[in-house]
Amino acid sequence: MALQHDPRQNHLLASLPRDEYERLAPHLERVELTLGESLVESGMEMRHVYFPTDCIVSLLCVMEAGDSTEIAVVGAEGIVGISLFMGGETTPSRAVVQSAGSAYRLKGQLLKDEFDRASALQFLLLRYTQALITQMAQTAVCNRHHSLDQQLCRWLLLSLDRLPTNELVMTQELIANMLGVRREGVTESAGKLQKVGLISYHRGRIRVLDRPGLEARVCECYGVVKKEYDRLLSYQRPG
Amino acid sequence: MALQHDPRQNHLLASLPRDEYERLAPHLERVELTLGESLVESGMEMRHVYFPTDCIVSLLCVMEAGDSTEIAVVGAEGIVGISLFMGGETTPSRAVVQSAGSAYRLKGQLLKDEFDRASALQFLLLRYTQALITQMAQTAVCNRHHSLDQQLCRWLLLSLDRLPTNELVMTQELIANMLGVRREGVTESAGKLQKVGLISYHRGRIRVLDRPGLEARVCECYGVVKKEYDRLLSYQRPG
DNA sequence: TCGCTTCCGTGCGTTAACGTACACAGCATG
DNA sequence: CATGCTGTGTACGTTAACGCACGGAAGCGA
Repeated sequence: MALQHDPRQNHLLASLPRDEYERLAPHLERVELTLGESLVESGMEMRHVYFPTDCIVSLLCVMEAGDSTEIAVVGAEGIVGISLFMGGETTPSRAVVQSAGSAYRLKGQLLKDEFDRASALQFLLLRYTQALITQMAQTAVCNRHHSLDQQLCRWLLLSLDRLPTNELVMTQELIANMLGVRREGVTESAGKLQKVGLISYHRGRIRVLDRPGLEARVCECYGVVKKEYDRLLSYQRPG
Repeated sequence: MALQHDPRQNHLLASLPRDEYERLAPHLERVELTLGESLVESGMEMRHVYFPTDCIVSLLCVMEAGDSTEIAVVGAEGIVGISLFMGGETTPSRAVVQSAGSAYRLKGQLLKDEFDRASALQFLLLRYTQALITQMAQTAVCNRHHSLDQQLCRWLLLSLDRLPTNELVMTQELIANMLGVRREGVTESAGKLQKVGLISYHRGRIRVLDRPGLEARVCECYGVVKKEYDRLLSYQRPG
């Protein structure tokens, strides 16, 4: 690989026309994000937006009592901090690094300026937000109607789509936090998947062995979300 | 009342500066919406956006099997059809009239043109969308963590906030569809609320008798959403 | 008045997920 | 090697919601 680290590993940045990208590029600052790190706290103003390149960030809704639910997941296809350009400045949800890796961040004001030029960036970010909305809606309906088994499959596949490898570093405890269920429930569901040979895991490392097998088990929610992302963000991996 | 029907009963339209409003006003077409009518079908392109004035519209996510869940509710504070200006044209969800009344509709292209002027309308619509996102996120977490009793309270209050009266025309069957639960479950929960004198209902008419009582029972989700709407859409009722 | 439909009440067995408790294994540290 | 922590397995009673079935009451039209 010629360029080990390139902001354009993020699909939104990669989709920008050259001139727009070059206006932003000097201000993009590479950051290493570690597992569990929080990028956005509920209700806190944020200084930056983040363009993930090879990490995954979960958007969590946290209740007073402490229990939480993941409402969406963001990888290289997206951006963390949409409320900056949507106009609210803050959100009542958290953004937590679910898989360590790097991202490029940009000062909020710079993003806003570019956004307000009615630029290609604006077009991209709005479409991305629309895709994100679909993911959130589907998460809501999935929470309601589908079994933990299916939700775990959905979660694994959504994560896998955002990773270069087939291995995720993630304890069952953390997965339970994401899905908003008990740790024991995850143990049981993951145990089933392991038993039939779809995954294997060991102390916080999950390897997906049979992706088609997962896809056969997952509920329709995964497909709906994926289809909508593909439709809205027709991203072509750079040659 | 001098003007029985005025587009500015919709808060977004009312918040526009005069010149912008007057550009749109000639193209606003008043429509009467009836209970159960569908404004947007999953995946279908829409010609218009709708600005409710005294009706309520539910955004539903419908599964293949037919079961559904409401992911957000829109009244005079909002607009139906955000995907038109967000850029996707379609959404995988439905928009169904939950309480009959009137709305003003506008051809999609006209809205888009105005939106793309980087106008006050754009600013308002984006902030509104941000509020809507919060509602969806909170719905997802509520689906996960809270009892049907609490969810029913939340639903009643969200609906009530969008109605001029304290009476809603809505069968338990329909409420169950919205919440994505069994009809019998709603019967039971509503029965409890009736027993303690918070509501009374009879064949598809629900009267809220004790609003503070509902607020005392509801989960935090209602408050989070309401607060965020107030923050993002600081609307002043016209004198 | 009869018949039909809509809407609501209720009961009962089933199930998925919950809360709790505890046991054990891997791994690091002293 | 003893200790302790983290991650996982398992078991058991509890509960909220489910699916199904039926009954009854209110309202509407013929």
